[in-house]
Amino acid sequence: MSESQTILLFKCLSDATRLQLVKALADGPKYVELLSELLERTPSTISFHLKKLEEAGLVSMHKEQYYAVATLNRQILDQQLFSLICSPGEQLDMQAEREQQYREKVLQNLFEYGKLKTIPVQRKKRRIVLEEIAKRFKPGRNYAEKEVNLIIADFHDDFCTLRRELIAEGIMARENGVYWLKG
Amino acid sequence: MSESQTILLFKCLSDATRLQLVKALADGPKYVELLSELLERTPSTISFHLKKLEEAGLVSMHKEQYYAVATLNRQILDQQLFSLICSPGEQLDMQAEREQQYREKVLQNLFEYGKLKTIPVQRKKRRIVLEEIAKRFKPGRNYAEKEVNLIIADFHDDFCTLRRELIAEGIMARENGVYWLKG
DNA sequence: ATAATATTTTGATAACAATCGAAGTAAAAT
DNA sequence: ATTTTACTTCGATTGTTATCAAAATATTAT
Repeated sequence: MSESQTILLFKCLSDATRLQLVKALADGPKYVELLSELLERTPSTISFHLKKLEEAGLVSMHKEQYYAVATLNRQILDQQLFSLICSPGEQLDMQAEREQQYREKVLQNLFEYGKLKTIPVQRKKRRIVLEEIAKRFKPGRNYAEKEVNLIIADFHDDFCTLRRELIAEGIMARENGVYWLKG
Repeated sequence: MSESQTILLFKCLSDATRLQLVKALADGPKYVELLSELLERTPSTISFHLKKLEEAGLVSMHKEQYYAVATLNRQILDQQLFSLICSPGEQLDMQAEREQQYREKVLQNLFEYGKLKTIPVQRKKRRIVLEEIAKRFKPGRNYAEKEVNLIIADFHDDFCTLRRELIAEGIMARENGVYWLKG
């Protein structure tokens, strides 16, 4: 179901009068004037709302003698709500993609000519930066502190802060002055 | 669930931005600024919508460092939509009561001093009138046409039309000039 | 303590929606 | 053919909502 359709459906159900209409029609098909009496609204108002419900596919109208008879499409209502509950994460790929775009945007803003302009305070951004820096280290290999400093200094003068943060964030680990990539 | 709660829930889901928020949060908790970037809305707008979602019980907020982190309450969403689908006709008594009120209103309008002012053209109203008249006949008893006319004439001069309509509507039956109440 | 950052609140604006009454349309009864 | 009846469309009104920018608050960093 498309997003606009979903919104249409919920819009229909988010109005007191239309909800009353749905309830009244759950009991059986009814024509406009009767609904008008039951809900204490003018026929024009009822007509207005029935049109909306019809657009959302919740009721269908047909003529019978004089009357414009409205019938509730119960199966469609159930089906649509149900599909919403049971919908798998169709959107997750899109989501991941946008997350990736966001990371790249952050990196573009913070790096210039391969140098880190400032160390971001915002944790999420800092994390992204640190993960970027971590790419310079090979998994499984050990590094002396001097090596680590040298690599990090490529990005920013304050290699001490960055080195500390790499540990704090759990991206790297240290023991007896030896560093390695974690994970 | 009360009607106002239902409407609150649907109102929340009937806005594009809030629907996007729900989708984004389905992937995992997120904080305001990140959502702001993902949905391309200002933080204040995001904050505004998150508050509404929280009021409807769809998300819960908590503080984490700077951040106001929003978490989707999936079980509540599912549960509420599900209860709507599976709701039995709790409203049916109310409905029946209002239908009764409507009948009485119609009868009050059409009868005066026990006489029927006019025979309504509107089928539903005519039906109501005919059922009222039918109360004068005892179930199981047979009536000659003259008896029938006499009883009906109490209500209106045009007993022919009314008698014919009683048959046409299936309220009474006739065979060989003998009438009786059906049903 | 001061500055930086994240969030919320407020005020303004513009778009939208519900309602009614009146005018218009269509179908059926007379 | 005319009238009655049911319904729809239109115009106006009123209330609601989404949005942003700016100001106010709160939390963390320096």
